[in-house]
Amino acid sequence: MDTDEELVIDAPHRELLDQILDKWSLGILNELCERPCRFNELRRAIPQVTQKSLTATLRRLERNGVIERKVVSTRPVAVMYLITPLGKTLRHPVDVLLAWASQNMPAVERARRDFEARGETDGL
Amino acid sequence: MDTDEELVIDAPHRELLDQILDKWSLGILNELCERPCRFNELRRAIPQVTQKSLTATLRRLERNGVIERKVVSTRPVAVMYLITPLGKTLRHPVDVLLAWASQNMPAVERARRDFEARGETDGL
DNA sequence: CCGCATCCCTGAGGATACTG
DNA sequence: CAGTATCCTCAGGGATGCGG
Repeated sequence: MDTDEELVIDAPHRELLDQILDKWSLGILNELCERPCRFNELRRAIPQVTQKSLTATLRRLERNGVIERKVVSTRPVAVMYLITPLGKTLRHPVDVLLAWASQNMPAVERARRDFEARGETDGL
Repeated sequence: MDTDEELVIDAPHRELLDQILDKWSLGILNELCERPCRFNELRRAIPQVTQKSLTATLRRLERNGVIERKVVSTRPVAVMYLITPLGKTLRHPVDVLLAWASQNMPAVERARRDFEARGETDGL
């Protein structure tokens, strides 16, 4: 469909970040950093996620090599998800990001209130 | 038990990161870190973005206080977008993230190939 | 217990046309 | 020049049911 496209900033990087920083990934990664988890353990740990989204996110993370999926062929099949060494290296960047968010949340909220309040003075 | 801080990912943080790390924000932020830009300058700098998405992203970034919108009431109205001090503090976290992406892209691509290759043999 | 398949709905985002 | 308004598409993700 698309031929050679002009890359804006870092198209591959953008794509990778999209896959890793999406809605549920951070929570899952965070959970798996603590301990390996089974599918339903993750569901319990992150109650808001649906089965479908959880499966999709886990697959995506596995595909990108940040988590590993281990099938244990016991009686009712058990599946373990664990963080990989590559996945562990994500902790620092994510931590820095979350630290920024924590630290600047007040400023952001102030900006948001300012923005709403200013809504009228902005003529155009 | 170790004493290191647990990453907390609550809804407000997630939402904030979603608003700031979305499809076009990084590119725009990057551009505005270099120099203040006008609307069409940004369009030219990031050719893939449509007016609608650009407008929406700029509004979102402005609302969150990371950029500022300055209207100059000259003859044909001019609008300047500039990074705020708060916006500048985003550079480091984003930089760390991009550095991670750069550094680990090869590993990720390897993992992806592994994943695809494993998909056939596994027959799942 | 794990997770794939299906239907359905919402909303982000692209294309296009039109104003101040 | 800097948007707003309208239409349309399509992927994300909730709900439910089935299969290994």
